[in-house]
Amino acid sequence: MPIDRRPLREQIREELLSRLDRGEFAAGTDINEVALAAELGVSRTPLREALITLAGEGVLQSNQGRGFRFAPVSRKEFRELCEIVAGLESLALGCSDPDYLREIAPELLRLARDFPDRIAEQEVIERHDDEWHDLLLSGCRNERLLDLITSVKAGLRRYAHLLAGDETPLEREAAEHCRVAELLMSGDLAGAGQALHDNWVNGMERLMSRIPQS
Amino acid sequence: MPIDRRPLREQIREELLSRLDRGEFAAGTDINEVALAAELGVSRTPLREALITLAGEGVLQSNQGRGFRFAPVSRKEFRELCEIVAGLESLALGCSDPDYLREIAPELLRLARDFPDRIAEQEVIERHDDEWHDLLLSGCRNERLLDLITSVKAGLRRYAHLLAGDETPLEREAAEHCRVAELLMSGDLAGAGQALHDNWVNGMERLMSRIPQS
DNA sequence: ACTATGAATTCTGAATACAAAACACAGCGA
DNA sequence: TCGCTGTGTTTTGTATTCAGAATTCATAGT
Repeated sequence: MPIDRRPLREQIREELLSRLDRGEFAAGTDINEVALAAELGVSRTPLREALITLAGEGVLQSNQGRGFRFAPVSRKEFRELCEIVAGLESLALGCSDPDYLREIAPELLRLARDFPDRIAEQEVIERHDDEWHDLLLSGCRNERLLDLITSVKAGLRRYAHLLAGDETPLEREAAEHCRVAELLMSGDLAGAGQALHDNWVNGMERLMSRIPQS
Repeated sequence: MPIDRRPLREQIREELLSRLDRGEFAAGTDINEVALAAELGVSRTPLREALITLAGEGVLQSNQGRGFRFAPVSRKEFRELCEIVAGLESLALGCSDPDYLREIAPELLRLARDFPDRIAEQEVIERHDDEWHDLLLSGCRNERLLDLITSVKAGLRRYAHLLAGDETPLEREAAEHCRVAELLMSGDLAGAGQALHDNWVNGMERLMSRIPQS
């Protein structure tokens, strides 16, 4: 295997996002740069570079002289992010090759039907969901748009651990994914885009109550 | 006047973007950090922080061991960026308060009619256009979306100086703005969003030929 | 003449050092 | 008791230094 030749700041960014998924950082708390750098075993310089990147993605906030903090979560922001991703993903669907979409539709349908049950651990469910969306967007020819979606979704990661729990109506999620796949199979791209948008908005509504009032 | 208390990296970022608007940086050229830092009168640290921010916005590219370079321009990327902004701005319109939009519609119409003529210098035209779009989006309640639009538009700044010239059909631009304003005045929000989208796509098509073939 | 190799140079990536701002807290005075 | 002020500490923001990668250029070999 080729050794990792990416800049440290990127590895640090991913490590921080991965810890965020695991809920290791409480929202709203400030970051102590020296402590975190020591914990990660790197110097402050690449750490700060990673923090600046994350701030650009909205994961962190920065205040002059006061350093970085994890941006507080709020229902308002969660709604805003979901609306944005909903818009961007359906936009991406519109930028995709219809033939390719019809080609992958059966696989999308299969993945949607194989949705893990409520017993599965949260991480498995999330991975499966991400996989489905990644495959769905894999035909998008607008590369900048794909990058943008990835970046905006990073902001949603702060909400991931809040959403863990067995009450999530996975059947609804799976059914909506099936519907998107079926519409794609029938060639109704506009309808699929709308269904995808609705999937995001519905999911947001369902999860909204799990987010603490700002 | 209150003195500027923002971090250096932000001031540097804006200075670089402003120079980009003036066409002082050729696309595709790499950046010499020590030279640029000396020219700006700052050290490499905040300069690199600004460069990393700009790379996150797609203005720059970074390659391991090779530093930063201004991302090359291409018709493909220009189209991609315009498609994204078109989608985001019409999305933002949908997140706006319809009453507020109807309220500002007359001002939007006035601004559109006052569009500077072809004699005006490019900078004046651009500022006027930005002002119009800013006012249009000022009613958007999705703050994250507004930030995102600003960020994506930064990527478009690399194209600004390429688009300078007296051949630009300003009448078309002004007419399309008028149409958006009129639809807003009549309360047709969906129609206005569509017209705004078309405005971006049409503008893109018109300007596409001015961008050198990749 | 052309390619390949290797040393010298240049530049980036990362670590460290320094300066200044924010914070905490004790002492003082109204 | 409350608030202000000044000092000491902590932490960030910026500068500088160091190490290593990439590039350049000269030279040797085919």
